[in-house]
Amino acid sequence: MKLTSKGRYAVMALVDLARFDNINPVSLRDISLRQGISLDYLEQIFSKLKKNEIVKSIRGTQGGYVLNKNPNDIKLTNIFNAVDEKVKTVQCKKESKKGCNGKATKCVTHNLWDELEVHINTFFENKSLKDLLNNNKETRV
Amino acid sequence: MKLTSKGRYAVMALVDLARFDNINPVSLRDISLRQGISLDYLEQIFSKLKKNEIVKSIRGTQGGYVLNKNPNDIKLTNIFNAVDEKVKTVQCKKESKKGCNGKATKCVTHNLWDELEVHINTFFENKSLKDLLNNNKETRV
DNA sequence: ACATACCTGACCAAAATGGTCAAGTTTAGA
DNA sequence: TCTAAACTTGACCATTTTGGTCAGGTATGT
Repeated sequence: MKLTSKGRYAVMALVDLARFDNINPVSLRDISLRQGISLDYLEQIFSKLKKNEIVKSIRGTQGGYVLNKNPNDIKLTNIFNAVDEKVKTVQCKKESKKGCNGKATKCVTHNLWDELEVHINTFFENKSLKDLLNNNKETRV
Repeated sequence: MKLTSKGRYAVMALVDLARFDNINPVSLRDISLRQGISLDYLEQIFSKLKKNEIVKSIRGTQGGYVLNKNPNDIKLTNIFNAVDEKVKTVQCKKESKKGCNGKATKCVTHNLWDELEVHINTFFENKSLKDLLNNNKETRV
């Protein structure tokens, strides 16, 4: 089990954005330079963030992206969903009447993965972008 | 983020084993048939479980595997470690003095992934094989 | 008009995943 | 002692995912 860099980058970029969008839109180029993430890759990520209404885009010179919501209302869940970073544990069909593995019972570990999914998602639902902003201030090296 | 099937299979196989090893060693062939996991793949997995002293092997006819510990003492952490199913969230070097990305500060989300790792590992440390056995009895379809 | 910045989609190399295959060794039991 | 069951080891491999790059656009402020 691992976290993919798409999810990590999305969060990093949004934290960066949140810290600089008070005055002007923030260009991906700036985020790219500050965070060390490829510009082309960032564009893919922000395309998804935009579709999910987490950010707004402003085209043209001096354009860029701005947050579309209050940092307090942007939960990690939202971000991860937007970039398809899903917590995927249960492979068996949830609604299937036959249970997993085509047998008459649930596979012996079915409930476990269900629980784990809930456990992790709870963590993501309770963390907002704002939490990260505060946290970051405290922990500069 | 997703769980790989190696980790899932390991847990499924051990639950199966724990339910049948009262009398005789359990052959991988039986586990393979009951759980629908490829025999060859199971062998790879059990080789690792054995190295980590979670199971013992008994060779020869009527041989098989048995648990090497009390189900209550086999935590999910142990199983996942054994089969290299790691929770890997932080990509940045933990001890690096320079921080992440070669910059002078930790990357803005460093602490977040650290927290998440702890959160998930706590879940795994608190679940033993025995918990799964009990749980399974209750939830047959 | 032109530079800046978003936008879109095709493409790709490398690694991880989820196995298979082959060729053993060991041991219980007939 | 022979043999079949079962563990053991390691090479191999196809597919998918990951983590991007590249090549074009389009929109818009100045």
